Amino acid sequence: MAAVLSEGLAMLATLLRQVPYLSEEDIEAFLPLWKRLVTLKRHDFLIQAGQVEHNLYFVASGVLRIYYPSQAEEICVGFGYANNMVCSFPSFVDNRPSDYCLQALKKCELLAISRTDFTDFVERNACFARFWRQELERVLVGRIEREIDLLLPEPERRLARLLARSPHIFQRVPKKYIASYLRMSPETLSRLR
Amino acid sequence: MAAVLSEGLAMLATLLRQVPYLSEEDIEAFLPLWKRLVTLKRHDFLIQAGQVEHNLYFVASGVLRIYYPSQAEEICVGFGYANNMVCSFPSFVDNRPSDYCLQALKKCELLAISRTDFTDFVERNACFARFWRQELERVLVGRIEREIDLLLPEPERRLARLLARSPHIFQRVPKKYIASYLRMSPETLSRLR
DNA sequence: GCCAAACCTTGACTGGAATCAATATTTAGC
DNA sequence: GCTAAATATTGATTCCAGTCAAGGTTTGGC
Repeated sequence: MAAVLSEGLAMLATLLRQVPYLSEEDIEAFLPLWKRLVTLKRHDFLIQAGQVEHNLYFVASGVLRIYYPSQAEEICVGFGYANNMVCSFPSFVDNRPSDYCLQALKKCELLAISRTDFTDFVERNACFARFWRQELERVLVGRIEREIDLLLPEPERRLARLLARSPHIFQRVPKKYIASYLRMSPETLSRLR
Repeated sequence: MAAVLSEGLAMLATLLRQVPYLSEEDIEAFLPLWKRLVTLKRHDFLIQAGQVEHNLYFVASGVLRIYYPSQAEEICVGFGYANNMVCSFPSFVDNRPSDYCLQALKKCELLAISRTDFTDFVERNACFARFWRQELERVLVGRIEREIDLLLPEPERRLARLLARSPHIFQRVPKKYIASYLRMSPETLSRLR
């Protein structure tokens, strides 16, 4: 167990060391804040709608889906992969109940840092503030591109854009979730291939 | 002309003074960086697809639409109102040609700050770095909520969510652009009312 | 490795939004 | 305020993607 935690921390450290303006001291100060290891079995929930998201997570292994449970349907709005951070972002930022569910699609191992530990650190460390700002910019740009995908009227073009941008998804995630993510039925996605 | 510029700066200052942790000195240092006044007539472009976005804009008056010119269609992805900042964000952040057009829907007056002036200032001023980070978080949360709007299969529910969140749009923007923003035809929007 | 469950594919049918078209209304600009 | 242009509405029709249903395939878990 402790081995998994330190393995995850090593992955996170490797990622942070690629950011040129983050010093080794900063990174060493940051890593211990990731105190908790979360292990999920397939179909376990990291968070359910209605709960407040108190943590940011780093995915050490596994895949998750993020979905919006609307009436009967479940609308898939994204996925979480190894080496990425995930959380129910609006809930995490505004400290309010989540509209979203995060569910493991296979066995997952995640590191957790609490909101307070994270925001305190970012407020105090200018380099990490810059890092987080650039992460937010990167994610925001991604969301804006994604919006085009969703606005295209033809299922075919929506699929083509996803294939161009994230072909790896199709190897890792059941097609029915991808179909939902592309706002089409699984049957339509199947017929397009 | 100079009067309009200082009027715009006064609007911007009023907005910034509402952020508790921004000192008057910081604000006074920031404002002079908004050097340029841009005036647009109806249907003029602030930026066209293919151009690089070198500025961030503050809308002093008027309304703009942001759209993606895809093949024949024009897909509306957002609007810019008075007292808000706008730009072709992916282009501004990554210094690459814009995929989007920003067009005035009526006479607009905007203040402009260059990317370099803006980013230099934010890198040097920790309080403004915090402000910008929180702006990014706020905008990102908005985009995530918007994504649900787009994923809902029923035009009726998409419209209902927009009416709940931004009823003011319907007073300021031609319906045909709102229809595009809601990914439905103008006829469908008309029939829903 | 085996079994059961989950997932995917294919076909037939249906419904709802897009399109086309014509008229009415609003708005911009002189 | 007037005129032309832009926008909005309403109706008739079409067509594309959703639904339903059945069979086939893959995958997870013991």
